[in-house]
Amino acid sequence: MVYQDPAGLDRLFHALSDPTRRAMLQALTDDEQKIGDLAKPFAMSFAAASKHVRVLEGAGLVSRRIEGRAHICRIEPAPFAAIDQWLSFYARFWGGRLDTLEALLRADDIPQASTREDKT
Amino acid sequence: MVYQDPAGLDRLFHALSDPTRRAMLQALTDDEQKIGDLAKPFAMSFAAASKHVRVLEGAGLVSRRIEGRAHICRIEPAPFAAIDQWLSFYARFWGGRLDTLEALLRADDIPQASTREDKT
DNA sequence: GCGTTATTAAACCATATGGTTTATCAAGAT
DNA sequence: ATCTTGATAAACCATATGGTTTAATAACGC
Repeated sequence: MVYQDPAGLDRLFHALSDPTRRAMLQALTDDEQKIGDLAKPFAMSFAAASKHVRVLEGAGLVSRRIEGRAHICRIEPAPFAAIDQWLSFYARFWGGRLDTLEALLRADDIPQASTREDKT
Repeated sequence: MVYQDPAGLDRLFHALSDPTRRAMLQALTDDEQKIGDLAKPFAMSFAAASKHVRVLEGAGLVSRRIEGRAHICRIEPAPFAAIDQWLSFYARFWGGRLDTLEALLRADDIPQASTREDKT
């Protein structure tokens, strides 16, 4: 249950660890974008930006559709769900909204109630 | 208020992009651990594992308290909240936390495709 | 003190990463 | 056909990353 491919998470978190790529993602929340449009805001070569897009694609965060000479990118929702799922495991530590229900969910798996309580 | 240091997210996501470090984090959900204990499960030198801990520390995911000659590590909740906050921006269009939770809740009964996407 | 245990520091190495520049290729426009 | 546009590919470079090994440091047991 709730299995997550480790290499997938590697690629996913790595893709998100770069500010250029996160900014591109954010730009894509507005609408689909040509790679050229994605590249424009950044002070780097087109080729460099294109490589960033490829990393996002490799992580599943972005899909590409070719229309004539333009490559049109779209944000893909699934990886966000994967992150959320990963995060939910830790929800009990920081009091995320899932906290209560998550505790319910894993009630069977937990051998004994944790006495840990983080406040920091 | 909802501002997130970009460099912080860089370090955070980068720290999470390594399977060894994620495994260490998970080990820390059980209880605090000495660095030596954190290192043991991995087929790498103690020094290498120690460096991984330092990366986790640098990302704020782990704090360290020195007790005699042992360095005792503890998971820190704040960065998880930061990720959740980052994620929440995208929840707007991919369905968000509650959908994921519902899918999890139904996972036992309904074998339908949930928010899963892994198996790449 | 002396040896052992827990950890960091330093030097080093191979590979990955993020960037560049210079081709190269395909598709529109004229 | 030719020129321009949108994008990739390839070669290259500097630095970062993840790992090693060998000191070095500090605390505990004897």
